[in-house]
Amino acid sequence: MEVNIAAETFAALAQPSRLTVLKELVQAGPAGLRAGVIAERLSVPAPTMSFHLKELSRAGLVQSHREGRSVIYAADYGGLRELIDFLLADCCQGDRRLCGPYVIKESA
Amino acid sequence: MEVNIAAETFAALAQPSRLTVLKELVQAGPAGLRAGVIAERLSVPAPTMSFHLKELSRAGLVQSHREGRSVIYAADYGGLRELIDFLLADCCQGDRRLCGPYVIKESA
DNA sequence: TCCATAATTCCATGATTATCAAAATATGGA
DNA sequence: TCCATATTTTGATAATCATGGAATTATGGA
Repeated sequence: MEVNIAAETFAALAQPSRLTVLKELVQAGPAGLRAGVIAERLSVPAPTMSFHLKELSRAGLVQSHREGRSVIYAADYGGLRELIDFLLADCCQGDRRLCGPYVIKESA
Repeated sequence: MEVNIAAETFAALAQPSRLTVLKELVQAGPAGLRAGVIAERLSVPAPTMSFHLKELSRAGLVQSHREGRSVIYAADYGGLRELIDFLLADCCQGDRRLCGPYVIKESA
């Protein structure tokens, strides 16, 4: 992952509401959550939450699709994986102090 | 790691120069690099780099100490580890799609 | 003490981000 | 078509962040 892209992705996580949303969406699993439910859960006005969801979407951390009158948001596991890979591979270049407890399995 | 703290830490990584510095410091290892060398390597004016190094320091991602006329910056492996732990543990709640290839070893 | 080097702080400027009311858009039913 | 619901876009405002020249602080040597 290129540095500028990684920085943009980190920017998407640099806001408490967005970080909380991502956590909830990972917990919710592939079924995701409706936009309205997300805004209500975090007690954030709909337009504000819409702005944050758009940011997460731009960063490739969540995906969305319409279902009737609702829009369903779900975590984008691929995007999350790429970011974790960046931190582990690019930032921790085999240094045991940093990577020690983690092992990358041969076969995913 | 609490969400607000995590968001602040991600904010420190949400800037290309800072992300690049962190990479170089991890590569440089515990010996670290002099502030002047860092600024020169990235072709960034000293005051600007000083600002970025302060941000990384506030976030607990780098440490510094004076050595004669120079100030040496080095990666803070503990801070980096905490952030990776947050992503793996807090965000990936045992979901195999996300955590599959990574294993947390019993004994660190 | 005086000077050169190394780094930071100060400060002004421009750019980006976060917030949310009001308006607009999209969908499904009556 | 008309209405209610669900969400997004618009637009204005305030707050935060990034940049770098000039001034300041810290250190070591002459």
